[in-house]
Amino acid sequence: MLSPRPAAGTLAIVPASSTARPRAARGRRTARPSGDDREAAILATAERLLAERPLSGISVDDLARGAGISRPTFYFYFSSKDAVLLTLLDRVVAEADAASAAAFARRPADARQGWRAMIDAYSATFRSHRSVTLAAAELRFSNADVRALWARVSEDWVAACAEAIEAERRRGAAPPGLPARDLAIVLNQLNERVLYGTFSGDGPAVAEDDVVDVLLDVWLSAIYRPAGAPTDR
Amino acid sequence: MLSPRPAAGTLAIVPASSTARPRAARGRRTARPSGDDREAAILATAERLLAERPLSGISVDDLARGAGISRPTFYFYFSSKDAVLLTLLDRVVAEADAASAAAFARRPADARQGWRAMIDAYSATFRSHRSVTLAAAELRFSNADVRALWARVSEDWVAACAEAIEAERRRGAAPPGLPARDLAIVLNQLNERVLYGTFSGDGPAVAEDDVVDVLLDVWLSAIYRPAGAPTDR
DNA sequence: GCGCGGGCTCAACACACTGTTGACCGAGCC
DNA sequence: GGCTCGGTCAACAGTGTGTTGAGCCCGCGC
Repeated sequence: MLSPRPAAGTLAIVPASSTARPRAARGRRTARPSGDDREAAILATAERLLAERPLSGISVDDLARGAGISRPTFYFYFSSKDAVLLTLLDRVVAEADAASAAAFARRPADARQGWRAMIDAYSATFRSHRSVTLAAAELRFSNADVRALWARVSEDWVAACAEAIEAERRRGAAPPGLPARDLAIVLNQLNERVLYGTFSGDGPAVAEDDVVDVLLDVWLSAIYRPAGAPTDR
Repeated sequence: MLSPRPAAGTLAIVPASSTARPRAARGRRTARPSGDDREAAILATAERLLAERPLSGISVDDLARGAGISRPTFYFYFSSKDAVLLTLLDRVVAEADAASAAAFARRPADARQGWRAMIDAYSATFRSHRSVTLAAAELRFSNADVRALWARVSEDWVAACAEAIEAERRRGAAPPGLPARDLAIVLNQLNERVLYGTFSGDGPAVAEDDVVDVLLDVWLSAIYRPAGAPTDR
């Protein structure tokens, strides 16, 4: 589900993504294990360090030393510090993608339960990779690859939500209202910001135990709000 | 209601804010005008450059040259690049604060018009200082002062909104539901993220002309949603 | 068993940027 | 006239990034 290199499935981005990897087609499979091990060691080091300080406080040297190699050697495996995070993020995103799709797919009798399952899956995944999530949120501003990856998955989620909203409207369960896509966009952005706030804990934030309930409440009222309530357009 | 700094003027934070300015009490008022002029020149240069590239792409040297001074001289006026942005942000925030407070204060007959005016004021202010807004969003992650400033104003806005929601509930216009504070938090975060998306334009985003309508719709349905709609708690 | 090629490694370098030091200039004040 | 003090900058020290070039080591063909 989330092994990173099948070059297919949810995450075909990685190869194309990072700004010109040095070793385009490396083909490293020469019985010497150290190559993959070191790559994995770098990734593991990154995740470990990220848990204790923000990405900006971690240098390439830290990553290299943590993985037991020198700085130039690091550059053999990754084109930059950012590329490491991109790989990590890619895995998390693929996991969230799979989890929320699964929750979405097995729509229960009550469609509203489906929304809950989806929000829950999404939230649980990012919570369980909190450090990567927070670092990615930070890096989004300065790194075009991260931005692009995030834009792509957001687009997928928005499209799926818009679709689901329209289905609910067609079957008469939800009233007409805002364009489904606009609604889907803002609800997704809502989740993004609220979960970020809860996980990072700075500024006013919703408690971790309540966050799914609160989000769900807003989603449901935005989607199913009876036509009686004025839109004020 | 939500003016944050009774301590004179709109922007009394600046002195206290930045991490230990070198010139604690400068008292520069010696008939030589250049001092203030230069400070203003730095600020103006920053805003100009920010319009064309992100903060991370601007060096202290760029700022100094733009203001016609050398790099060390820059440090006489500001303790760092970040401090410049903090000053800029502080002004924008004070403006947003004043505008939304004003909109809130002159509550019209229809309370819902009050919400619209508030969202509109908030949105218009940040739109008219787009570059500062976007830079601040970026810097929030790496700079504790910016984070603190933002947390403070968010707290004010959240408190004011929670207050208003409770007032609506008391007078029977809005049904009971989520804790007012939680609702206020997520609605504020919603605005923050959605406006950011619209102004920055990356990822799926709501069109600039529609954004206030869309936000308002979500706010109103979350606040006024008739009790009939299930909360699912 | 030997050399040869390529995956892999690192010391050393070139560069960009940050923040600081110390000397200096000129204007007003006594 | 000397003295202080706001203001200014050349030069330095430090920390980070990404690159280069020489070289190691291991498997493989001969």
